[in-house]
Amino acid sequence: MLGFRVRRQALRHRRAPHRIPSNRHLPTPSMEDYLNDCILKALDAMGGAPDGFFLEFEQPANPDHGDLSCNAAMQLARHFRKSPRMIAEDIVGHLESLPLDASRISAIEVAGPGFLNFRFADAHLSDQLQQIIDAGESFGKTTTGSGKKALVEFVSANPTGPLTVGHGRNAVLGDTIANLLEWTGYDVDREYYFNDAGRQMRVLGESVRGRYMAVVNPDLPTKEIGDEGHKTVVPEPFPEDGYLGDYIEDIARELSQSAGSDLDVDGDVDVFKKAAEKQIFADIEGTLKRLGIHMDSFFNERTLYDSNRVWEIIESFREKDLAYDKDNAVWFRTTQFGKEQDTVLVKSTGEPTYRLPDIGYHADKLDRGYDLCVDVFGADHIATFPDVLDGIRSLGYDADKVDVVIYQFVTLIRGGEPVKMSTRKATYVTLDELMDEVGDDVTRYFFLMRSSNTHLEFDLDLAKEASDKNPVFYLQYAHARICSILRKASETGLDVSGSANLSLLEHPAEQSLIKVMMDLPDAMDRAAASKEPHRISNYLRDVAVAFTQFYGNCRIIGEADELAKARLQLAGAARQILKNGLCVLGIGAPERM
RNA sequence: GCGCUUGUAGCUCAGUUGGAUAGAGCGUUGGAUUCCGGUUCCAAAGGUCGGGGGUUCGAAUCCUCCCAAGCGCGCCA
Repeated sequence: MLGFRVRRQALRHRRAPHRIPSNRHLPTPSMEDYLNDCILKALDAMGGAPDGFFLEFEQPANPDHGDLSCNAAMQLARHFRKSPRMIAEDIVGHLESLPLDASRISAIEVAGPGFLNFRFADAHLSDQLQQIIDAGESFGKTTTGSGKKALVEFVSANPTGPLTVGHGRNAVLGDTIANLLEWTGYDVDREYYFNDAGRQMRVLGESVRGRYMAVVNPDLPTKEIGDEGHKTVVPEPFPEDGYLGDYIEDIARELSQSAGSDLDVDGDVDVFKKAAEKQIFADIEGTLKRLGIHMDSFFNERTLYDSNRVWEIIESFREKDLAYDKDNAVWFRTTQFGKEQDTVLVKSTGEPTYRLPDIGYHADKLDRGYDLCVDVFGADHIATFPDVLDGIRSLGYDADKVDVVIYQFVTLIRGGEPVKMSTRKATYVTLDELMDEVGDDVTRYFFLMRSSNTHLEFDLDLAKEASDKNPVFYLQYAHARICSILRKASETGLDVSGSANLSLLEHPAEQSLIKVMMDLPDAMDRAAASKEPHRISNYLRDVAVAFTQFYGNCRIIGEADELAKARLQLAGAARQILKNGLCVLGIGAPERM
């Protein structure tokens, strides 16, 4: 049954690509592959499994159930017309007569309704630990995305003001997803998409001009705008729906210093718009840099018009009868894709809505040869991005290459109460202010600790607390503590770097620590495949917990030399795991705190 | 009204893509410990997984119908 194995691989590839064993970079075949082969041999001896059947393995949540578990007997109950437990016993019988490699598997049990539970041999654990140590800072990297190019588009805030807390979640999510893709082998680019030509930007220019006029002429009359209960005094020429943030005034003041007081305030607002854009972008880039984020490219929506791309798309839609004229506008037949209404692509003014350039932009990305395009959007885009996907699909592109990550909004909590924020009233909290208050690492971590599609409650009081109630502190502290142990050990004359007899690590706390550490590559693959960075922060907490338990149970300095050296290696490996994980999250791994 | 998302312990949230007795942190209660780095460890209590029905060996997870919350439903982006 040689073809069986091949078919299984193909099936797994199609149905669950993220479950492909990720540790192919390791020299020996993974435990899963090994057991897979063995069980298939056993099943062949029992008469063979049905077509299309493939084995599934999982790590039991309960350690009493062993290290790896297989549910084949239950799935094959109907096929063999026997009870799952009997099938399981048969498989075990055949496995024992193979026999299994005792240096890898120490025990097999049949448990519960018919699970096959495998327990790893100690030698396997020390072998794994050695591999972690050898791989060092590249442990956790996988080859899942090797040879593929990915583009992560995120932030993409139009340059109308400083980044806010909401943008922060977007920025940190996008950057970390990009990191995850890099760790899993992709060649990744980070891109920022913006539009500096629309109405928003015109209002921005007018807002700056209004402030500028007041700066150069202090006697300019003023007026009040805003909602009842939240009036703001602004210069007379200030637009009714203008931007009220203080930064507008700063830009106006700088403009008056650099360009003098004679700028033409009656003509085009372009001068003011340009000045604002330049300064705001500088501000945004500064904020991103502080978060450790570097964009590879900034994509201006305007280039899609310059290249005529958007009009070509309209023509292509017309040919397919997906676009038509009505009321002087061009409509997209979104009802064809299950929407309630058609949507406008080009307004009666001749100006496209954002949807059209968005389709063009995604087509452009795919033209650039990316195998995967990740978009990070706020929840307010939730209903609109399907139109874009339908659009590019209609143009003949593979929309499955586009993966949209939606995140829900962020609420800041201070003293147990939500902090009220409104962009319009300029009462929002900027990302810089948030980082000033709680620190850069904490900011990144808090944005990453929860699944992106649930509301995030950002507890400022907890974030500022430097105790183990604060999960970031707990992780960084574990790392710093290991560094301290390593320093101290080398002071007392222990050989920190040399090799050690790792088979001395027999304590349960040592073994469970090794088992958790072995999971890093798999955790990376899962987090990358699902675009869920919070899996890594949860994983790291498990590592830190396992380390703390080891630390509480096993002494290092003061033990017999050989054991001390082995434990030092283990501690050093745990430090490396924490460091690699924190690196993916973009958070510092301090050696001292 | 329609669409998407969410609903799990007192609170904030995980839950390995359908697995075994549903987990963690905080909070509460009780106990041990004071050591390589600020303490840490152990235990207890706490749950109709929003509710009903269905699918199967097996459901927090998939399907369906209700209930509730958030977001969106513009020739704004």
